[in-house]
Amino acid sequence: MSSDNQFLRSGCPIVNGLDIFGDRWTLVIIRDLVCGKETYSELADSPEKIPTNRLAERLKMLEAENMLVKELYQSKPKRYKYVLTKKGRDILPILQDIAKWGNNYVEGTWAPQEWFMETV
Amino acid sequence: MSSDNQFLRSGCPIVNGLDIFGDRWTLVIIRDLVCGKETYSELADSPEKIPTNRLAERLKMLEAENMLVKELYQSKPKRYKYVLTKKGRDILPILQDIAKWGNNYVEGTWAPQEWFMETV
DNA sequence: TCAGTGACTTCAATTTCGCAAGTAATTAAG
DNA sequence: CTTAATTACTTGCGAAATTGAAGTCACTGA
Repeated sequence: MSSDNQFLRSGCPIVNGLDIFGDRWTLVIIRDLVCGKETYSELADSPEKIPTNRLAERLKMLEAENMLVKELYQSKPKRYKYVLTKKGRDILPILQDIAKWGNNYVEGTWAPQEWFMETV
Repeated sequence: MSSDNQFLRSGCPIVNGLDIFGDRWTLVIIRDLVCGKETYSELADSPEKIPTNRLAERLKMLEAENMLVKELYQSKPKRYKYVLTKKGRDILPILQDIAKWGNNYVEGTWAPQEWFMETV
């Protein structure tokens, strides 16, 4: 009986969340998808200017984690849009709380659009 | 007039939150402080086994960001405990939401103690 | 005097990251 | 028919960050 652990670091739900989206770019991508962006180039166009290799890599990871699905919206040439699943959309409350914290404690940060913070 | 930006990446409150605590270890440290840990060795003892150089560096950063203060609790030898400020304690809702997401979507994760999830 | 403890620091070996440039498929323009 | 543009990536490389292990320093207690 091997003591192989199904978890990377521990069974803590916080740690396991962070091991999926707790990096420099993943929540930025999800923010943009929640806000209506759909294509690769729309996502690449954020004010934060994510490097394209990082964007491609994170999108693959999010797809592998079933946080989003790729949907063909044009066949010649093949073009896909990225659509959040419920698992991905359920990140929204986390984004809202981070945005609230950021607005409270980091001076000069933008106020998100009203609909984004709704029900918080 | 230089166009020097006060922000690392953008004025987005989410991005600016992440630029403080959106790394592999910071929220794990805050989790443990919220849960009652106070000293360096208590923090180093987590199941995730944070490398000690990382722990020291993140504690210095959190102090510089006024997320916590170092309090002397013994003078020979000098020993400090780490205490969250309001700015640091206000991370709790974010931790609660991540924990909820983790429990919902990562199979086998621990259920946090009841008090931790209170009022969520 | 000497092992032990708490709180770090230092260092070498990866790993990850960001930037720039390149590629592939296809459409549009001349 | 040839060339330029567009979208969506991929490749390569140096720089920066992370890890794990070991070392340091100030005491304390036996």
